Amino acid sequence: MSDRPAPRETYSEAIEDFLKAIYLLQQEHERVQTSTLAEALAITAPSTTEMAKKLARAKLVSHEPYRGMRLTAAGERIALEIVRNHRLIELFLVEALGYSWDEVHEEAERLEHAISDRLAERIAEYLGDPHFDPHGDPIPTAEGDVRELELTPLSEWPLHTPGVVTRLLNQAPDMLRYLSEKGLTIGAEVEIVARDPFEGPLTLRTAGGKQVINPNVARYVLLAEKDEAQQR
Amino acid sequence: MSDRPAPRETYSEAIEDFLKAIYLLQQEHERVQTSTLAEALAITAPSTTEMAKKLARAKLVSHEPYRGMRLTAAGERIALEIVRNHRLIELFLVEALGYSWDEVHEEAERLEHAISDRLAERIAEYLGDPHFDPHGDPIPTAEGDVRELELTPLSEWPLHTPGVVTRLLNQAPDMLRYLSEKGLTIGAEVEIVARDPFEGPLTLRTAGGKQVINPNVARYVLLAEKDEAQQR
DNA sequence: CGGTATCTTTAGTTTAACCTAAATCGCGAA
DNA sequence: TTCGCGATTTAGGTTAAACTAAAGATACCG
Ligand SMILES: [Mn+2]
Ligand SMILES: [Mn+2]
Ligand SMILES: [Mn+2]
Ligand SMILES: [Mn+2]
Repeated sequence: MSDRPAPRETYSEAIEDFLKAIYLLQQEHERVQTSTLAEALAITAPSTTEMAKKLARAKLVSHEPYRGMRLTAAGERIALEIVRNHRLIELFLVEALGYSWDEVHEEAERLEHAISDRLAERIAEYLGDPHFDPHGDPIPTAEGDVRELELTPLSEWPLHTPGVVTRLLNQAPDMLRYLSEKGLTIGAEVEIVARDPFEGPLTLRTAGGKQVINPNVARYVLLAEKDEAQQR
Repeated sequence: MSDRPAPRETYSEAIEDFLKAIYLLQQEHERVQTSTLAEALAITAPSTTEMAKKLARAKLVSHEPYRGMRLTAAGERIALEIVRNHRLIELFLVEALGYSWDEVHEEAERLEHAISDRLAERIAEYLGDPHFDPHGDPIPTAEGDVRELELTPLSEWPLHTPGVVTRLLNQAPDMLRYLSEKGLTIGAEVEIVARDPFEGPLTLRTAGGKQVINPNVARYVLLAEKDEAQQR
Protein backbone atom coordinates (compact mmCIF):
# COMPACT_ATOMS: atom_id res chain seq x y z
CA MET A 1 0.00 0.00 0.00
CA SER A 2 2.02 2.97 1.11
CA ASP A 3 4.95 1.31 2.77
CA ARG A 4 7.91 3.59 2.50
CA PRO A 5 10.67 2.38 0.20
CA ALA A 6 14.05 1.48 1.59
CA PRO A 7 16.20 4.60 1.28
CA ARG A 8 18.26 4.32 -1.90
CA GLU A 9 21.29 5.57 -0.06
CA THR A 10 22.19 5.30 3.54
CA TYR A 11 22.66 9.06 3.75
CA SER A 12 20.15 11.62 4.97
CA GLU A 13 19.20 14.71 3.04
CA ALA A 14 21.11 16.75 5.63
CA ILE A 15 24.28 14.75 5.02
CA GLU A 16 23.93 14.89 1.25
CA ASP A 17 23.47 18.65 1.27
CA PHE A 18 26.40 19.01 3.66
CA LEU A 19 28.75 17.02 1.43
CA LYS A 20 27.53 18.81 -1.68
CA ALA A 21 28.09 22.21 -0.09
CA ILE A 22 31.66 21.29 0.89
CA TYR A 23 32.28 20.10 -2.66
CA LEU A 24 31.06 23.35 -4.16
CA LEU A 25 33.02 25.49 -1.69
CA GLN A 26 36.17 23.49 -2.34
CA GLN A 27 36.13 24.84 -5.89
CA GLU A 28 36.98 28.23 -4.39
CA HIS A 29 38.75 27.55 -1.09
CA GLU A 30 41.46 24.99 -0.45
CA ARG A 31 40.04 24.24 2.99
CA VAL A 32 36.38 24.86 3.87
CA GLN A 33 35.88 26.77 7.13
CA THR A 34 33.07 26.07 9.58
CA SER A 35 31.60 29.55 9.23
CA THR A 36 31.66 29.49 5.42
CA LEU A 37 29.86 26.18 5.36
CA ALA A 38 27.38 27.24 8.05
CA GLU A 39 26.51 30.29 5.96
CA ALA A 40 26.09 28.22 2.79
CA LEU A 41 23.77 25.76 4.53
CA ALA A 42 21.92 28.41 6.53
CA ILE A 43 22.59 26.61 9.80
CA THR A 44 24.58 27.72 12.85
CA ALA A 45 28.29 27.13 13.37
CA PRO A 46 27.78 24.64 16.25
CA SER A 47 25.47 22.54 14.09
CA THR A 48 28.13 22.60 11.40
CA THR A 49 30.90 21.50 13.75
CA GLU A 50 28.73 18.68 15.02
CA MET A 51 27.99 17.37 11.53
CA ALA A 52 31.64 17.76 10.55
CA LYS A 53 32.67 15.57 13.48
CA LYS A 54 30.07 12.98 12.60
CA LEU A 55 31.13 12.82 8.96
CA ALA A 56 34.80 12.76 9.97
CA ARG A 57 34.01 9.67 12.06
CA ALA A 58 32.39 8.17 8.96
CA LYS A 59 35.50 9.07 6.91
CA LEU A 60 33.56 11.20 4.46
CA VAL A 61 35.29 14.41 5.52
CA SER A 62 38.66 15.17 7.00
CA HIS A 63 38.25 17.76 9.69
CA GLU A 64 41.16 19.42 11.41
CA PRO A 65 39.66 21.25 14.42
CA TYR A 66 39.82 25.02 14.13
CA ARG A 67 41.22 24.89 10.61
CA GLY A 68 38.50 23.67 8.36
CA MET A 69 37.72 20.51 6.46
CA ARG A 70 37.92 18.76 3.10
CA LEU A 71 36.07 15.87 1.51
CA THR A 72 37.71 12.47 1.47
CA ALA A 73 37.53 10.46 -1.74
CA ALA A 74 34.45 8.66 -0.36
CA GLY A 75 32.80 11.96 0.54
CA GLU A 76 33.54 13.42 -2.86
CA ARG A 77 32.00 10.40 -4.57
CA ILE A 78 28.71 11.04 -2.78
CA ALA A 79 28.87 14.79 -3.35
CA LEU A 80 29.39 14.28 -7.07
CA GLU A 81 26.40 12.00 -7.28
CA ILE A 82 24.18 14.67 -5.72
CA VAL A 83 25.67 17.38 -7.92
CA ARG A 84 25.01 15.17 -10.95
CA ASN A 85 21.42 14.61 -9.88
CA HIS A 86 20.89 18.30 -9.24
CA ARG A 87 22.21 19.43 -12.60
CA LEU A 88 20.47 16.68 -14.57
CA ILE A 89 17.19 17.62 -12.93
CA GLU A 90 17.67 21.30 -13.70
CA LEU A 91 18.28 20.57 -17.35
CA PHE A 92 15.42 18.09 -17.53
CA LEU A 93 12.96 20.59 -16.08
CA VAL A 94 14.01 23.11 -18.73
CA GLU A 95 14.14 20.71 -21.68
CA ALA A 96 11.19 18.44 -20.95
CA LEU A 97 8.82 20.55 -18.89
CA GLY A 98 9.32 24.09 -20.08
CA TYR A 99 10.76 25.54 -16.91
CA SER A 100 12.87 28.64 -17.36
CA TRP A 101 16.42 28.65 -16.09
CA ASP A 102 15.62 30.91 -13.17
CA GLU A 103 12.97 28.55 -11.78
CA VAL A 104 14.79 25.25 -11.60
CA HIS A 105 17.20 25.53 -8.73
CA GLU A 106 14.82 25.28 -5.80
CA GLU A 107 12.94 22.35 -7.31
CA ALA A 108 16.22 20.51 -7.95
CA GLU A 109 17.36 21.18 -4.41
CA ARG A 110 14.71 18.78 -3.13
CA LEU A 111 14.51 16.32 -6.03
CA GLU A 112 18.26 15.67 -6.04
CA HIS A 113 17.75 13.57 -2.89
CA ALA A 114 14.62 11.78 -4.01
CA ILE A 115 15.53 10.25 -7.36
CA SER A 116 16.97 6.75 -7.67
CA ASP A 117 20.15 5.95 -9.58
CA ARG A 118 17.94 4.40 -12.20
CA LEU A 119 15.86 7.55 -12.64
CA ALA A 120 18.98 9.69 -12.88
CA GLU A 121 20.23 7.46 -15.67
CA ARG A 122 16.88 7.55 -17.48
CA ILE A 123 16.90 11.32 -17.33
CA ALA A 124 20.49 11.46 -18.59
CA GLU A 125 19.54 9.18 -21.45
CA TYR A 126 16.47 11.29 -22.30
CA LEU A 127 18.76 14.33 -22.46
CA GLY A 128 21.43 12.57 -24.52
CA ASP A 129 24.04 12.36 -21.75
CA PRO A 130 24.54 16.12 -21.47
CA HIS A 131 27.72 17.70 -20.12
CA PHE A 132 26.34 21.05 -18.96
CA ASP A 133 23.27 22.24 -17.09
CA PRO A 134 21.16 25.35 -17.93
CA HIS A 135 23.56 27.61 -16.04
CA GLY A 136 26.63 26.18 -17.78
CA ASP A 137 27.66 24.15 -14.75
CA PRO A 138 29.35 20.87 -15.75
CA ILE A 139 27.43 17.66 -15.08
CA PRO A 140 29.61 14.94 -13.53
CA THR A 141 29.40 11.54 -15.20
CA ALA A 142 27.82 8.60 -13.38
CA GLU A 143 31.40 7.50 -12.66
CA GLY A 144 32.13 10.81 -10.95
CA ASP A 145 34.28 12.52 -13.55
CA VAL A 146 33.87 16.27 -14.00
CA ARG A 147 35.82 18.60 -16.20
CA GLU A 148 35.76 22.18 -14.99
CA LEU A 149 36.41 24.49 -17.95
CA GLU A 150 38.93 27.32 -17.72
CA LEU A 151 36.73 30.34 -18.18
CA THR A 152 37.22 34.07 -17.67
CA PRO A 153 34.85 36.37 -15.80
CA LEU A 154 33.29 39.08 -17.93
CA SER A 155 34.75 41.57 -15.46
CA GLU A 156 38.25 40.57 -16.58
CA TRP A 157 37.56 39.97 -20.24
CA PRO A 158 39.65 42.07 -22.69
CA LEU A 159 38.12 45.04 -24.50
CA HIS A 160 36.79 44.73 -28.03
CA THR A 161 37.08 40.95 -28.06
CA PRO A 162 33.98 38.87 -28.76
CA GLY A 163 33.24 36.17 -26.17
CA VAL A 164 30.47 33.68 -25.50
CA VAL A 165 28.58 33.46 -22.20
CA THR A 166 29.33 29.95 -20.99
CA ARG A 167 28.55 29.77 -17.27
CA LEU A 168 26.82 31.81 -14.57
CA LEU A 169 28.10 31.53 -11.04
CA ASN A 170 25.24 33.31 -9.27
CA GLN A 171 21.98 31.46 -9.74
CA ALA A 172 19.56 33.47 -7.65
CA PRO A 173 16.37 33.80 -9.72
CA ASP A 174 16.38 37.60 -9.71
CA MET A 175 20.03 37.68 -10.75
CA LEU A 176 19.31 35.30 -13.60
CA ARG A 177 16.35 37.35 -14.75
CA TYR A 178 18.44 40.51 -14.58
CA LEU A 179 21.17 38.93 -16.70
CA SER A 180 18.56 37.72 -19.18
CA GLU A 181 17.31 41.27 -19.59
CA LYS A 182 20.87 42.36 -20.36
CA GLY A 183 21.09 39.67 -23.05
CA LEU A 184 23.54 37.62 -20.98
CA THR A 185 22.19 34.10 -21.40
CA ILE A 186 24.17 30.91 -21.97
CA GLY A 187 25.51 30.88 -25.52
CA ALA A 188 25.01 34.61 -26.07
CA GLU A 189 27.80 36.54 -27.77
CA VAL A 190 29.11 39.62 -25.99
CA GLU A 191 31.84 42.20 -26.41
CA ILE A 192 33.09 44.88 -24.02
CA VAL A 193 33.14 48.27 -25.71
CA ALA A 194 34.21 50.35 -22.69
CA ARG A 195 35.46 49.86 -19.16
CA ASP A 196 35.26 52.75 -16.73
CA PRO A 197 38.04 53.23 -14.16
CA PHE A 198 37.63 52.93 -10.36
CA GLU A 199 35.50 49.80 -10.53
CA GLY A 200 33.09 51.66 -12.76
CA PRO A 201 30.48 50.13 -15.06
CA LEU A 202 31.27 48.06 -18.14
CA THR A 203 29.63 48.93 -21.43
CA LEU A 204 28.76 45.86 -23.49
CA ARG A 205 27.45 45.04 -26.91
CA THR A 206 25.09 42.04 -26.82
CA ALA A 207 22.49 40.73 -29.26
CA GLY A 208 20.01 42.99 -27.48
CA GLY A 209 22.11 46.11 -28.13
CA LYS A 210 24.27 48.25 -25.83
CA GLN A 211 24.17 47.43 -22.13
CA VAL A 212 25.80 48.83 -19.02
CA ILE A 213 26.64 46.51 -16.15
CA ASN A 214 28.34 46.66 -12.76
CA PRO A 215 31.64 44.73 -12.56
CA ASN A 216 30.45 43.09 -9.32
CA VAL A 217 27.75 41.45 -11.34
CA ALA A 218 29.99 40.83 -14.36
CA ARG A 219 32.19 38.73 -12.07
CA TYR A 220 29.51 36.03 -12.10
CA VAL A 221 29.37 35.81 -15.89
CA LEU A 222 32.04 33.48 -17.27
CA LEU A 223 33.06 33.69 -20.91
CA ALA A 224 34.86 31.50 -23.41
CA GLU A 225 36.33 32.48 -26.74
CA LYS A 226 34.03 31.93 -29.70
CA ASP A 227 35.82 28.86 -31.05
CA GLU A 228 36.35 27.29 -27.61
CA ALA A 229 32.66 27.64 -26.87
CA GLN A 230 31.77 25.45 -29.87
CA GLN A 231 33.21 22.28 -28.34
CA ARG A 232 30.90 22.12 -25.39
CA MET B 1 -10.10 42.04 -1.56
CA SER B 2 -7.77 39.39 -2.94
CA ASP B 3 -8.54 36.17 -1.11
CA ARG B 4 -5.48 34.24 -2.12
CA PRO B 5 -5.51 30.93 -0.29
CA ALA B 6 -3.32 31.09 2.80
CA PRO B 7 0.05 29.55 1.91
CA ARG B 8 -0.50 25.96 2.88
CA GLU B 9 1.66 24.54 5.58
CA THR B 10 4.15 22.01 4.59
CA TYR B 11 3.95 18.60 6.18
CA SER B 12 6.67 16.04 6.81
CA GLU B 13 7.01 12.97 4.66
CA ALA B 14 5.87 10.89 7.65
CA ILE B 15 2.67 12.92 8.01
CA GLU B 16 1.95 12.89 4.28
CA ASP B 17 2.37 9.13 4.07
CA PHE B 18 0.23 8.69 7.17
CA LEU B 19 -2.65 10.73 5.76
CA LYS B 20 -2.36 9.05 2.37
CA ALA B 21 -2.45 5.59 3.95
CA ILE B 22 -5.60 6.46 5.91
CA TYR B 23 -7.19 7.77 2.73
CA LEU B 24 -6.44 4.55 0.85
CA LEU B 25 -7.63 2.33 3.70
CA GLN B 26 -10.84 4.32 4.02
CA GLN B 27 -11.78 3.09 0.56
CA GLU B 28 -12.17 -0.34 2.15
CA HIS B 29 -12.96 0.24 5.82
CA GLU B 30 -15.38 2.76 7.25
CA ARG B 31 -13.05 3.42 10.19
CA VAL B 32 -9.31 2.80 10.01
CA GLN B 33 -7.91 0.79 12.93
CA THR B 34 -4.53 1.43 14.53
CA SER B 35 -3.22 -2.02 13.69
CA THR B 36 -4.33 -1.86 10.05
CA LEU B 37 -2.61 1.45 9.58
CA ALA B 38 0.51 0.35 11.45
CA GLU B 39 0.78 -2.64 9.15
CA ALA B 40 0.30 -0.51 6.02
CA LEU B 41 3.00 1.93 7.12
CA ALA B 42 5.35 -0.76 8.45
CA ILE B 43 5.61 0.97 11.83
CA THR B 44 4.54 -0.22 15.29
CA ALA B 45 1.11 0.33 16.81
CA PRO B 46 2.40 2.75 19.50
CA SER B 47 4.03 4.91 16.83
CA THR B 48 0.73 4.90 14.98
CA THR B 49 -1.26 5.94 18.05
CA GLU B 50 1.17 8.72 18.73
CA MET B 51 0.93 10.12 15.22
CA ALA B 52 -2.86 9.76 15.29
CA LYS B 53 -3.01 11.86 18.43
CA LYS B 54 -0.76 14.48 16.94
CA LEU B 55 -2.81 14.74 13.75
CA ALA B 56 -6.03 14.76 15.75
CA ARG B 57 -4.69 17.79 17.62
CA ALA B 58 -3.99 19.38 14.22
CA LYS B 59 -7.55 18.52 13.11
CA LEU B 60 -6.39 16.47 10.16
CA VAL B 61 -7.75 13.22 11.58
CA SER B 62 -10.60 12.41 13.92
CA HIS B 63 -9.46 9.74 16.31
CA GLU B 64 -11.78 8.01 18.72
CA PRO B 65 -9.52 6.14 21.13
CA TYR B 66 -9.77 2.36 20.85
CA ARG B 67 -12.08 2.59 17.83
CA GLY B 68 -10.08 3.85 14.93
CA MET B 69 -9.85 7.07 13.01
CA ARG B 70 -10.98 8.90 9.87
CA LEU B 71 -9.65 11.86 7.91
CA THR B 72 -11.21 15.25 8.43
CA ALA B 73 -11.94 17.36 5.36
CA ALA B 74 -8.60 19.12 5.88
CA GLY B 75 -6.76 15.81 6.18
CA GLU B 76 -8.42 14.44 3.08
CA ARG B 77 -7.43 17.51 1.11
CA ILE B 78 -3.77 16.84 1.89
CA ALA B 79 -4.08 13.11 1.28
CA LEU B 80 -5.63 13.73 -2.13
CA GLU B 81 -2.81 16.04 -3.08
CA ILE B 82 -0.25 13.34 -2.30
CA VAL B 83 -2.30 10.69 -4.09
CA ARG B 84 -2.51 13.00 -7.10
CA ASN B 85 1.23 13.56 -7.06
CA HIS B 86 1.90 9.85 -6.73
CA ARG B 87 -0.29 8.84 -9.63
CA LEU B 88 0.84 11.67 -11.89
CA ILE B 89 4.44 10.71 -11.26
CA GLU B 90 3.75 7.05 -12.01
CA LEU B 91 2.15 7.92 -15.31
CA PHE B 92 4.85 10.42 -16.19
CA LEU B 93 7.61 7.88 -15.58
CA VAL B 94 5.85 5.47 -17.92
CA GLU B 95 4.92 7.97 -20.62
CA ALA B 96 7.95 10.23 -20.65
CA LEU B 97 10.80 8.07 -19.41
CA GLY B 98 9.99 4.57 -20.57
CA TYR B 99 9.47 2.99 -17.16
CA SER B 100 7.31 -0.10 -17.11
CA TRP B 101 4.25 -0.18 -14.91
CA ASP B 102 5.82 -2.55 -12.43
CA GLU B 103 8.77 -0.22 -11.74
CA VAL B 104 7.08 3.05 -10.94
CA HIS B 105 5.56 2.66 -7.51
CA GLU B 106 8.66 2.81 -5.34
CA GLU B 107 10.06 5.79 -7.23
CA ALA B 108 6.74 7.62 -6.87
CA GLU B 109 6.63 6.83 -3.17
CA ARG B 110 9.55 9.21 -2.58
CA LEU B 111 8.96 11.75 -5.35
CA GLU B 112 5.34 12.39 -4.30
CA HIS B 113 6.72 14.37 -1.34
CA ALA B 114 9.44 16.23 -3.21
CA ILE B 115 7.64 17.88 -6.11
CA SER B 116 6.17 21.37 -5.86
CA ASP B 117 2.59 22.21 -6.79
CA ARG B 118 3.98 23.89 -9.86
CA LEU B 119 5.84 20.78 -10.98
CA ALA B 120 2.77 18.62 -10.43
CA GLU B 121 0.80 20.94 -12.68
CA ARG B 122 3.50 20.96 -15.35
CA ILE B 123 3.52 17.17 -15.34
CA ALA B 124 -0.27 17.05 -15.56
CA GLU B 125 -0.16 19.45 -18.47
CA TYR B 126 2.53 17.40 -20.23
CA LEU B 127 0.29 14.34 -19.86
CA GLY B 128 -2.85 16.17 -21.04
CA ASP B 129 -4.58 16.24 -17.63
CA PRO B 130 -5.00 12.49 -17.35
CA HIS B 131 -7.68 10.84 -15.23
CA PHE B 132 -6.05 7.44 -14.62
CA ASP B 133 -2.58 6.21 -13.74
CA PRO B 134 -0.82 3.15 -15.24
CA HIS B 135 -2.60 0.80 -12.82
CA GLY B 136 -6.02 2.24 -13.59
CA ASP B 137 -6.16 4.19 -10.32
CA PRO B 138 -8.04 7.48 -10.69
CA ILE B 139 -5.99 10.68 -10.47
CA PRO B 140 -7.65 13.33 -8.29
CA THR B 141 -7.89 16.79 -9.83
CA ALA B 142 -5.88 19.68 -8.42
CA GLU B 143 -9.11 20.72 -6.69
CA GLY B 144 -9.35 17.35 -4.96
CA ASP B 145 -12.13 15.71 -6.92
CA VAL B 146 -11.88 11.98 -7.60
CA ARG B 147 -14.37 9.73 -9.26
CA GLU B 148 -13.97 6.10 -8.23
CA LEU B 149 -15.45 3.88 -10.93
CA GLU B 150 -17.82 1.06 -10.10
CA LEU B 151 -15.83 -1.95 -11.22
CA THR B 152 -16.17 -5.70 -10.70
CA PRO B 153 -13.37 -8.04 -9.63
CA LEU B 154 -12.48 -10.67 -12.19
CA SER B 155 -13.18 -13.24 -9.46
CA GLU B 156 -16.86 -12.25 -9.53
CA TRP B 157 -17.24 -11.54 -13.23
CA PRO B 158 -19.92 -13.58 -15.02
CA LEU B 159 -18.97 -16.51 -17.25
CA HIS B 160 -18.68 -16.09 -21.03
CA THR B 161 -18.97 -12.32 -20.87
CA PRO B 162 -16.22 -10.21 -22.37
CA GLY B 163 -14.75 -7.57 -20.03
CA VAL B 164 -11.91 -5.07 -20.11
CA VAL B 165 -9.16 -4.92 -17.48
CA THR B 166 -9.54 -1.45 -16.00
CA ARG B 167 -7.73 -1.35 -12.67
CA LEU B 168 -5.31 -3.46 -10.63
CA LEU B 169 -5.53 -3.29 -6.86
CA ASN B 170 -2.31 -5.12 -6.04
CA GLN B 171 0.69 -3.23 -7.33
CA ALA B 172 3.61 -5.30 -6.09
CA PRO B 173 6.07 -5.53 -8.99
CA ASP B 174 6.07 -9.33 -9.07
CA MET B 175 2.27 -9.42 -9.04
CA LEU B 176 2.14 -6.94 -11.90
CA ARG B 177 4.67 -8.94 -13.91
CA TYR B 178 2.71 -12.12 -13.26
CA LEU B 179 -0.51 -10.50 -14.45
CA SER B 180 1.28 -9.21 -17.55
CA GLU B 181 2.35 -12.74 -18.39
CA LYS B 182 -1.27 -13.81 -18.15
CA GLY B 183 -2.25 -11.06 -20.59
CA LEU B 184 -3.98 -9.08 -17.85
CA THR B 185 -2.82 -5.54 -18.54
CA ILE B 186 -4.88 -2.36 -18.44
CA GLY B 187 -7.16 -2.23 -21.47
CA ALA B 188 -6.84 -5.96 -22.24
CA GLU B 189 -9.99 -7.86 -23.12
CA VAL B 190 -10.76 -11.00 -21.11
CA GLU B 191 -13.49 -13.58 -20.80
CA ILE B 192 -14.02 -16.33 -18.23
CA VAL B 193 -14.56 -19.68 -19.90
CA ALA B 194 -14.73 -21.83 -16.77
CA ARG B 195 -14.91 -21.44 -13.01
CA ASP B 196 -14.01 -24.40 -10.80
CA PRO B 197 -15.95 -24.97 -7.55
CA PHE B 198 -14.45 -24.79 -4.03
CA GLU B 199 -12.48 -21.62 -4.73
CA GLY B 200 -10.81 -23.40 -7.62
CA PRO B 201 -8.98 -21.79 -10.51
CA LEU B 202 -10.60 -19.63 -13.19
CA THR B 203 -9.97 -20.42 -16.82
CA LEU B 204 -9.71 -17.30 -18.96
CA ARG B 205 -9.41 -16.38 -22.60
CA THR B 206 -7.14 -13.36 -23.11
CA ALA B 207 -5.35 -11.98 -26.15
CA GLY B 208 -2.46 -14.26 -25.22
CA GLY B 209 -4.65 -17.38 -25.31
CA LYS B 210 -6.08 -19.60 -22.56
CA GLN B 211 -4.94 -18.88 -19.02
CA VAL B 212 -5.60 -20.36 -15.61
CA ILE B 213 -5.61 -18.12 -12.57
CA ASN B 214 -6.28 -18.37 -8.83
CA PRO B 215 -9.37 -16.44 -7.65
CA ASN B 216 -7.31 -14.89 -4.85
CA VAL B 217 -5.30 -13.20 -7.52
CA ALA B 218 -8.31 -12.51 -9.75
CA ARG B 219 -9.76 -10.49 -6.87
CA TYR B 220 -7.20 -7.77 -7.60
CA VAL B 221 -8.14 -7.45 -11.27
CA LEU B 222 -11.08 -5.09 -11.77
CA LEU B 223 -13.10 -5.21 -14.98
CA ALA B 224 -15.52 -2.97 -16.81
CA GLU B 225 -17.89 -3.89 -19.61
CA LYS B 226 -16.52 -3.25 -23.08
CA ASP B 227 -18.62 -0.18 -23.81
CA GLU B 228 -18.14 1.34 -20.33
CA ALA B 229 -14.40 0.96 -20.70
CA GLN B 230 -14.43 3.18 -23.82
CA GLN B 231 -15.15 6.32 -21.81
CA ARG B 232 -11.69 5.89 -20.28
C1' DC C 1 55.02 39.84 23.31
C1' DG C 2 50.49 40.41 25.16
C1' DG C 3 45.61 41.73 24.56
C1' DT C 4 41.65 41.27 22.28
C1' DA C 5 38.42 40.32 18.53
C1' DT C 6 36.73 36.70 15.91
C1' DC C 7 36.05 32.17 14.90
C1' DT C 8 35.24 27.48 16.58
C1' DT C 9 34.04 24.04 19.66
C1' DT C 10 31.72 22.20 23.85
C1' DA C 11 27.75 21.79 26.75
C1' DG C 12 23.21 21.40 27.27
C1' DT C 13 18.21 21.61 25.14
C1' DT C 14 14.53 20.80 21.87
C1' DT C 15 11.62 18.40 18.47
C1' DA C 16 10.18 14.73 15.27
C1' DA C 17 9.81 10.12 14.55
C1' DC C 18 10.60 6.14 15.63
C1' DC C 19 11.18 2.02 19.25
C1' DT C 20 10.07 -1.71 23.47
C1' DA C 21 7.75 -2.92 27.63
C1' DA C 22 3.93 -2.43 30.44
C1' DA C 23 -0.70 -1.08 31.49
C1' DT C 24 -5.41 -0.78 30.00
C1' DC C 25 -9.49 -1.37 27.24
C1' DG C 26 -13.32 -3.90 24.89
C1' DC C 27 -15.46 -7.75 23.35
C1' DG C 28 -16.64 -12.53 22.74
C1' DA C 29 -16.91 -16.96 24.98
C1' DA C 30 -17.84 -19.58 29.05
C1' DT D 1 -21.56 -11.71 34.28
C1' DT D 2 -17.22 -12.33 34.43
C1' DC D 3 -12.86 -13.66 32.38
C1' DG D 4 -9.27 -13.51 29.36
C1' DC D 5 -7.12 -12.34 25.13
C1' DG D 6 -6.00 -9.39 21.49
C1' DA D 7 -5.90 -4.65 20.32
C1' DT D 8 -4.66 -0.21 21.88
C1' DT D 9 -2.67 3.23 24.54
C1' DT D 10 0.70 4.94 27.95
C1' DA D 11 5.29 5.33 29.70
C1' DG D 12 9.78 5.80 28.92
C1' DG D 13 13.85 5.61 25.80
C1' DT D 14 16.76 6.52 21.42
C1' DT D 15 18.57 8.97 17.44
C1' DA D 16 19.15 12.72 14.06
C1' DA D 17 19.33 17.35 13.39
C1' DA D 18 18.73 21.41 14.68
C1' DC D 19 19.26 25.38 18.41
C1' DT D 20 21.50 28.94 22.30
C1' DA D 21 24.93 30.11 25.62
C1' DA D 22 29.37 29.73 27.16
C1' DA D 23 34.15 28.31 26.93
C1' DG D 24 38.34 27.87 24.25
C1' DA D 25 41.63 28.66 20.27
C1' DT D 26 43.75 31.54 16.71
C1' DA D 27 45.34 35.35 14.77
C1' DC D 28 46.19 39.95 14.34
C1' DC D 29 47.60 44.47 16.01
C1' DG D 30 49.93 47.59 18.68
MN1 LIG E 1 19.33 19.59 -1.49
MN1 LIG F 1 22.62 24.87 -12.13
MN1 LIG G 1 5.58 8.30 0.22
MN1 LIG H 1 -0.58 3.39 -9.28
